[in-house]
Amino acid sequence: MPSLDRSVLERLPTFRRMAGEDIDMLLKDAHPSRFSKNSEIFSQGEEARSFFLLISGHVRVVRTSAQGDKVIVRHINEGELMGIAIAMERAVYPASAIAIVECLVLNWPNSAWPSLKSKVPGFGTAVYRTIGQRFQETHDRVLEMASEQVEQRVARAMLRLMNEAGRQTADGMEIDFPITRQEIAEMAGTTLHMVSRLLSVWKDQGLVRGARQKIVISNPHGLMRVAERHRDE
Amino acid sequence: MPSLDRSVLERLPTFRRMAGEDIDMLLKDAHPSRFSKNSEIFSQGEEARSFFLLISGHVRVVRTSAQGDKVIVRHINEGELMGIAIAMERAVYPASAIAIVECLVLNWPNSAWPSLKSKVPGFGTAVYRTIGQRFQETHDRVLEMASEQVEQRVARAMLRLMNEAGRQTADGMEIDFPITRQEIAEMAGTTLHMVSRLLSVWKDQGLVRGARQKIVISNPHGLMRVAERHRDE
DNA sequence: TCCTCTATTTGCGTAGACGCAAAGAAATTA
DNA sequence: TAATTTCTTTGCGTCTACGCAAATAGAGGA
Repeated sequence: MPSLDRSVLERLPTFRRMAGEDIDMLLKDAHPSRFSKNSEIFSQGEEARSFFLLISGHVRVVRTSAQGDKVIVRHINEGELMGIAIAMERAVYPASAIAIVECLVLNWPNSAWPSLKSKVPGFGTAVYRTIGQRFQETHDRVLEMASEQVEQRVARAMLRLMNEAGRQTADGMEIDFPITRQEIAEMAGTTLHMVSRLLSVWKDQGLVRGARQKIVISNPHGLMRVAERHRDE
Repeated sequence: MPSLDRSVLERLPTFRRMAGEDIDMLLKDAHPSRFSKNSEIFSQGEEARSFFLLISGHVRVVRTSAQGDKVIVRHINEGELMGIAIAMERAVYPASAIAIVECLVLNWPNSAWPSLKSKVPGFGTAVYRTIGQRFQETHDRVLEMASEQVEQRVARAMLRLMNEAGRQTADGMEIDFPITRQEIAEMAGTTLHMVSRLLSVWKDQGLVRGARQKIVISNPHGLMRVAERHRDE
């Protein structure tokens, strides 16, 4: 029995074009669960048994190397899929997902995937489209890491945060969840020191405002200019 | 009319487990084409009309940024798929593919994808498995670029080349296609100078042998130790 | 065989990014 | 309220990696 209403999915862009019966079919196999702040939704290396849709909250996806180095692969926002290893025939989760704030998640057992894919064709398409977008973003990031300076990378990381989780306030675009300098560093592939220094400079230039675990981008356009500044300009 | 025999596909790991009729069905929609050395098989940003299987030769997949910086995304080897944008609902190719040597390629129009996917189920699975593997590799690379030094990254790039296109010779494992220092730099995200310097050091240590557009890894295990050496060891 | 073009090596100076360290500030707990 | 923890800022010294430049060496064409 679905304990969630159609309307929960109908609001989301991924499902907007789907027929009501199809959404019901999806919900039949899904069950909702709640994750408290800082709890782990799935874990890197763990056998993949489910895939997920984030209904509300924010999730951080983190990949850790054998040497213990970490990168934040992406943030998952309301309405986005995560843990869709099954769609790519992967047996284990390639990264860990952590609830940044209290999260409500819809959860399908992997066993439901084959039938959902064939019976709700729009769903398979949506999943593969998501994979394609993320794959492209990941390639962009490789290129970025290979060719751009720390300053540009951090600026881009901030702009990515803004686009995904920005909320308009009186002071500018505020990131909707708590995030530390260390975590921004793990998005951009640098150290918290560099992030802190850059934020100080940008604060003096009126581009951003910051506080403990908080970022507000007061001048998005100015920050974009920083991100696009090339080595020899 | 397929102008290629079943046996061409049956040799490849991707198709080994498929029924003969399924392979015939695949071949029915495919047509072979030949690409001369340095010619472009598909181009970044171009509308994706086909997907490909490399029958023989070697292909370099390159992604270029707006500023003109390049990275070599991967190399495609015999029996591997490429240009499978359609499987992820992407309208354009996210990178360019260039024949490193004379190549024989099997080519399907994108219009054949939906029916092949449903009628040859093993094919869809193989495609999605390939995507999953490459996605994981790409994430590994982000992590690598974020946390490792140039020396380690170049060592890893060389080992990747060896695993994918290594050929055992008297002197060691030789990369099967011509590759310049500049190109190795584009794999590792550094400059040709750094690559050249590192190769010189490794040559003195008996790890590699090099020549113009040629790399031989004489001591793979030694090179692995270099790749795994962490910052503070 | 000479010439040209492309690839490679190496030196040198510089700056960008990092490590280490210490101090300051904000939140949490006792 | 004080104590503790976590996060942030900033300074300073160092070294890695890069840019620039010039020399060397193959490969292929005329």
